[in-house]
Amino acid sequence: MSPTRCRYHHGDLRNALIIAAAELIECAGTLDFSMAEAAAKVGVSAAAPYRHFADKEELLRAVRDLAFLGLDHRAMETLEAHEAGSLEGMLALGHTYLAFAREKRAFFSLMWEDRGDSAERRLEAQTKYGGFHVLVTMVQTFCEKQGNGDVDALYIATQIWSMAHGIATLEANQMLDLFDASIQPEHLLDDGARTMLTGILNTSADPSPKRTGLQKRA
Amino acid sequence: MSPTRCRYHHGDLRNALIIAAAELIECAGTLDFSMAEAAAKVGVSAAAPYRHFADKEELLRAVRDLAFLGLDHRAMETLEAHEAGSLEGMLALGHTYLAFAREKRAFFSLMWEDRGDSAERRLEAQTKYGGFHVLVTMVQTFCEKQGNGDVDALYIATQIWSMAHGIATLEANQMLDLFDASIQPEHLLDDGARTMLTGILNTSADPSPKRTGLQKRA
DNA sequence: GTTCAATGTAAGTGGTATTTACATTAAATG
DNA sequence: CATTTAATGTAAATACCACTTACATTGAAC
Repeated sequence: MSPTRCRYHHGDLRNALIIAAAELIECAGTLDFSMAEAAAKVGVSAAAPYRHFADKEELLRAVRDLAFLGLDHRAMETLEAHEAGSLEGMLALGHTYLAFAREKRAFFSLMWEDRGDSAERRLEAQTKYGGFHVLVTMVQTFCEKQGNGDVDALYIATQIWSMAHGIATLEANQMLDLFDASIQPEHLLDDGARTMLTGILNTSADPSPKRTGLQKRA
Repeated sequence: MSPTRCRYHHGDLRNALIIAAAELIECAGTLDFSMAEAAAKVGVSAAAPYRHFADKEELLRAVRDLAFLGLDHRAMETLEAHEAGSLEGMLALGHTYLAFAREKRAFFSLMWEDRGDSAERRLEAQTKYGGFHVLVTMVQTFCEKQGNGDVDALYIATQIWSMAHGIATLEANQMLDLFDASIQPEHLLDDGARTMLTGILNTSADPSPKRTGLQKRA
C-alpha cells in the first residue's frame, strides 16, 4: 500500500514528473533542468518519461499549464478580495501580476514563450487563462459603475494587460531600472492604469470621428 | 590577397563568427544554433571560436549588441523623419518598435533576455540603447510644445515603452490576439500612447496631493 | 633569422535528448 | 484461475552539443 519505491510501475508517473520538473524549475530558477534529472527525482529510469511525454517540450507545456492555474488562482483571489468594479481592485490585480512574475520568474517566462503550440492548444488557452477574463470583468464593471458601459472592455483590458506584461518582463530582465534606478514597477503600473481608465472615460464623451477602438464594436 | 580560404589564420574570425551566428539566428528564427555550425559556416574548426569567445553566451551577447545597433538605427531614422515633438513622430517610433520585433523576432527576444550580464555590461547598455533616449527626447519635446515642460519625461517614456514592449512580446508569442482575433497591435499602441499623453497633460493641472510620478522630480 | 604570442587544429570529455530492444506487471479475456 | 496483452518500466545505445587539451602554424617583434 505504501506509495514509495520497490514497485516496478510508478502508478502516477506522468503527474509525478510534472511536479518534479516544476520543483526543479522553481529551485534552479531556470528552465534548463534535464529529463534524466526529473526522472531520477521520482526514482525512475531516464527513458521512462518518454512513455508519457513525446519530448521535453511536451513536459514543459504540462508544467506551463500548472503555472497558468497558479496565476488564475491568484487572480480569482484578488477579484474576490475587492469590491466589484473598484479601481483599487484593478490596481491590486496588476500587483498580483507583477508579484507573480517576480516570485515565479521561470514559470512566468515559460507561460508566455511561444513553444510552437498546436492550434488546438492555443484554443484551449483561451478558456484556460482565466486571469485575463478576470481583468476584462473588472474593467467592464468599473466602466459601468462610472456610468459608461458602452466601452470595449476587452480592448481596454488588453491595453492594460500589455502594459502590465511589459513592465513585468522588463523588470524580470533587469531593464526597467536601467535608465532610472528609482523607478518602481507597481507605481508605474498604477499610474498607467489610472491614466488609461480615466483617459478612456473622458475620451468616450469626445465626438471624435476617428474610430479609436475604445467604443464597443457592433 | 583573396579573402577566401587556404589561409591558416582567418584574419577576422571574431567578427566573422558574430555575423555567421546572426545569420543562423535570422535564418532559423531561433537562438539554438550550435557553435560548431557557426564555425563551419566561416570555414574553421569547432574549437576555434573559443579563442575569441569564452562561451556561447559571450557570442550571443556580441550578436545582441548588433541587434541593439539595428534598433537604434531605426529609431534615429524615425526621429529624423518626423517633426520634433510631434505626436505622429512618437506613434511612428512605436510602429518602428513593433515592426522590429516582428521582422527580427529572434533578435528582439535576444535583446531583452537576462543573460546574466555583468554590472559593467548593464552600465554600458545604458548608453548603448539609444532607442530609449530617442523616446525620452520625443516625449520631452512633445510636452514642452504642449506648454507643459514640467513633466518627468523619463518616467512617461518608461510607461510608453513598457506598453510597446508588452504588446510586442505578447504578439510575438501569439498571445495578443488570443481573446480577440481582430486586435491590431499598432492600433492598440497608438490608442494607448495617445491616452497616456493626453491623460498626463490633463493630470498635471490637477492639484492632487498624491505624488503620481508624473511631475518632474527635484 | 629567431622567438613568441596569437590563433588555428584534432581528438578528446562529459552532458544532453531521444531511441531501441527487452523486462515486468496490471488488467482484460478466456 | 490461467493466459494473453497492452501499458509501463529498464539498460544500453546513438547522435549531438559545449567545451577542453595538447599540439600545429604563423605573423610580427626583436
